[in-house]
Amino acid sequence: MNIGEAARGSGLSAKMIRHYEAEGLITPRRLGNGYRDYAEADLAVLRFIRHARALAFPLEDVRRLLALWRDRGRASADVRRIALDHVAALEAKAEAMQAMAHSLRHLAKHCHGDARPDCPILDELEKLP
Amino acid sequence: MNIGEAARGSGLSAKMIRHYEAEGLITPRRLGNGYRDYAEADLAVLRFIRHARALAFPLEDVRRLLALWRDRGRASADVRRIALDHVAALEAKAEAMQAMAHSLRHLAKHCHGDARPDCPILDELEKLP
DNA sequence: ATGGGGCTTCCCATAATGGGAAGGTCAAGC
DNA sequence: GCTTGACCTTCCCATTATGGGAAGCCCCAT
Repeated sequence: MNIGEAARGSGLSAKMIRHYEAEGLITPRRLGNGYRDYAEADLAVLRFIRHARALAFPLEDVRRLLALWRDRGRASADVRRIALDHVAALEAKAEAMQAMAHSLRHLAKHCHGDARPDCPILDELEKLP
Repeated sequence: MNIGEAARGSGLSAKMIRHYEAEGLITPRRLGNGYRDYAEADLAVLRFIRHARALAFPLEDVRRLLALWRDRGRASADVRRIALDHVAALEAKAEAMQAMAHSLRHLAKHCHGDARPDCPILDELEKLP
């Protein structure tokens, strides 16, 4: 299966499949003409990567998760730790963003939002410290 | 005031101050020796940028907010729209992240997290579609 | 054999930030 | 006057994940 089929079969772009290969996440066979050749097992790896990326795991985590996935003797505790660390990172970022959103919404609520120039949003950005 | 003082006075790094200049957000005077020379008004601009960045406004938004800030004839509605669009973007991202965090937390809850290999997290990543 | 579509590699761009090198400048102390 | 250390300048590179695009090779169908 060449890279175009692998892309359609995995839901990833050919561009990203090559990138994941450059990052060492997958190493397809090469045909005599230089074309990449993907087996069904490779397709499963690509889908795994897509699912992991859909959950926003950084590639470094994906690399470790793939290693554990392939390791029949893995401890589920290792997988769990990676996942929970990632959850903590996600929640921290999400909360930071929502805090910013709340502040701004509050400021915007007190902004007339008309043709007049005075605006508490700008007042806040202008503040001293 | 040279860039080091401006950095200490604004809470930004000298590196970023130069970057904001390259992006056209601020253009300090230059001394004969090539050194940048910041006036008090420049310092206010730098602080404005820091506050806006602390609320995660992208530099493009900061550029527009700065223009409005300087424009005595601005309409507060313009400021408000920029802010509320940004709030919407922040909330969308935050919600997406929290949805991922929730999924993963749910999966992790059903993972033994011990020495055994079976793990619903990997099962999920391995799933077909 | 020719054309179209697919494949290859390589370079570039994104957004915001930092690290670091090579070299010029200034001020203090001797 | 000279050295030293702190500061300044520009330029290049790296980060993360993704995509755009060029130049050139390959394969298959007409």
